[in-house]
Amino acid sequence: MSTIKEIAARVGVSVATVSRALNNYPDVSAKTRSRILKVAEEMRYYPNASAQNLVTSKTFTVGVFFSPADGSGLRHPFVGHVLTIFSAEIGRQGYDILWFTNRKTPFDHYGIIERIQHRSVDGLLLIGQPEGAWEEILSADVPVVAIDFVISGHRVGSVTSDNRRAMQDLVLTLTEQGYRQFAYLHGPLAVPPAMERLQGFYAGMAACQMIVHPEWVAFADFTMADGYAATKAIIAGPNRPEVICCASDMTAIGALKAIREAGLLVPQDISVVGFDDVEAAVQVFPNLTTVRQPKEQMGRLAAEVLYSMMSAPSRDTPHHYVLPTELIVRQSTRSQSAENMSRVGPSDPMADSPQALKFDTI
Amino acid sequence: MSTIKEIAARVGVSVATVSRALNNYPDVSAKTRSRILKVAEEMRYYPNASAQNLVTSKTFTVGVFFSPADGSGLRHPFVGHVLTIFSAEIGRQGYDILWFTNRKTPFDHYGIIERIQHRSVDGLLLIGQPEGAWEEILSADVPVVAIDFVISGHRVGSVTSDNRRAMQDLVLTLTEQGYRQFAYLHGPLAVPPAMERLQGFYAGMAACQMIVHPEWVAFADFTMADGYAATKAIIAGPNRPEVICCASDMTAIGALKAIREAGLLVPQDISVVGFDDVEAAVQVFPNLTTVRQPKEQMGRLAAEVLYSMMSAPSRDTPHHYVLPTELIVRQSTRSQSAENMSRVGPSDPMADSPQALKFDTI
DNA sequence: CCTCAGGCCGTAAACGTTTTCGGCGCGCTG
DNA sequence: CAGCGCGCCGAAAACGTTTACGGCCTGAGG
Repeated sequence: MSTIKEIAARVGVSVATVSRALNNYPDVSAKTRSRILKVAEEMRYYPNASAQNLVTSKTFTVGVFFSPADGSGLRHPFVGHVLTIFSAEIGRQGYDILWFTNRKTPFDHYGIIERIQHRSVDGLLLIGQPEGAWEEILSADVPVVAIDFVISGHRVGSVTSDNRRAMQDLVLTLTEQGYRQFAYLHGPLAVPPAMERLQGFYAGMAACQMIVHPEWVAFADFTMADGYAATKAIIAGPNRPEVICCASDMTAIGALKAIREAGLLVPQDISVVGFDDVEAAVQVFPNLTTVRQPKEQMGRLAAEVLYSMMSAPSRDTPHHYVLPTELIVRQSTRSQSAENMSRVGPSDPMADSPQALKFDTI
Repeated sequence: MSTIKEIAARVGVSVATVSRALNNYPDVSAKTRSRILKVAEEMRYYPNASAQNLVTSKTFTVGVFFSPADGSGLRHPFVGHVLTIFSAEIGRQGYDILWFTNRKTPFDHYGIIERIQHRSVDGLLLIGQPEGAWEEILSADVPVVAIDFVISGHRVGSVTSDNRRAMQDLVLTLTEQGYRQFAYLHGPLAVPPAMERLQGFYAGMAACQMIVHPEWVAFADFTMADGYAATKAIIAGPNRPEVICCASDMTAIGALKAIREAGLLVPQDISVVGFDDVEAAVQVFPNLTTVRQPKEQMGRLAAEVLYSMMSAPSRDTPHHYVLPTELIVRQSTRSQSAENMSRVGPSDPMADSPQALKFDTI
């Protein structure tokens, strides 16, 4: 409410001096500085961010978009978790976060880059976005950090899990444990991690020289309801997979329900493994075997690389982190021993299925 | 990047005319307007929000704070859900959302109202905040809407569930069904809905002339882990409640796990009821009986009242909605029939417990 | 032909800062 | 005593808009 001008008038100095005092410039005497600070304090002065931005072209604001989709947006626990970490980390550098609401209505004539420029954010966070067309964002010429997928360009960093590798290793491990019949529930393929995990799945299957049954790889949004529906369809078929791998813990939790309702047991009849290791993974029954993403680390690193780009605007050394994951085996998967795997033999009941996919066909 | 001045120079008019054309003012001829619009288009012009804000003192931004606590912040599904709705609704009015990061560090010397004024948001959304001291926010003199708790003041609206009533009705209903031994897991009492629900619980117990066993009312943050720990402690005791009422579905899901691990069955041995009706309620086993909050409606209404306050700044008729809830009975609670309630008799094993609470002692 | 209304547009102030440039006055050195 | 440096501060421009005010010009009515 009160301005720098009012302070100046009251102290009897010029606005320039007030500004200098407030910003800890050296060339103002100790006594006038203290007088100014006292008056500013008692007038409850706070600078106007818009005015500051206008002249310094710095907003101390980083923008973020969310997908409106339930499975990929704010409502997914993974997103909420790393976002919380990111917020705390970037907050301690003095930044706030501008959440660009999605405009579905023809209210505004602005596109996405226009809105970025309009608000003149100092940086941009990309997370959980299936919207595609993110390349156009690079034309906005603002530092960008992407979580969970990598885009390259000028002043663009990223931090992701090694999704492909994680999934590939998972099927190797599972194969070693005797699993042969795999189902896979992938997420929306427009979102990069979903695609990478699917590719990892195919790669793993190929490496083990195993056959992918196309009717067992199905789409399920990163959502419990979708996971439920998809596995319900799968286990209604003539044959059943031994394990259902899911691209998200949410999907896996839905799968658990479908299996349970069918009167089957996890992991005795069907195993389930998820992805992310969300908080709920240890709460459901049976506890989810899952591949853990380092969520805290991802949030922290993202804040770090974005901050470094924002504070050193000209330097062009973006960082790209791809972090290792960790397989957390819990109860939804059978243990190492193979004695109760007797049903699985070398004779694959669907081995000659003509639709069988190899990895390179994808 | 390009400014109004450049457009003016290129078209050969003054900046005032450009501004008028861009803002659809009537007093500019059709031909100059179309010329201006065309040039603006091809120069990829977008106005600078800071400059606009400086002169109009309107930012088209609503601020929101989140609790850093896991149970009450962004990571709670309830918060994420209504926030998503709110965002979409307020977004269609042209607003974006400024997420004030919490500064735990001594980085900035600004308090909370200072930061609000600094950013000069047009409105404020309060949700899931246990931070107390929200009264001071009213001194910021900005329209405020609170979700899930009611604060009163000038230009302050609110939308909440009828928490007290909901919980009271719940124990009445449960009592009618034969339940006698109640446990209650309240949330952090600093957050209003937790307190209201607790009061409703006591009121219901009092109305039914039932005894509250103090060792069965325990604190649990709105989190699964806390619900697990709290019920684990409760069922380890010498006696066991028949039903555990939880102030949140998260807590209830944790309770489910603790009961399961103790080798007990839900609802045969112990019933569980939650609050919120989050997405996971129908995914866990057994499906949660819970009292549903009208999340979509809450998000929509909050956006509505905030928008009306922001667009009619002077009018002083804040709206306070308190919405009815709905009891959704599913599997975690026994059905109407009382034949299997034989264990519950008029003789209360703890009836003479000296620590027994009445409602008015709280 | 004169006047007046009204459509269209330009000038300039204003919003609240930051920052450059320069100036005053003091003390020190030669 | 002259000159110089330096600490401290003010004047003013600049950032990109909006908007009040006033002026010109055209056309219509008397």
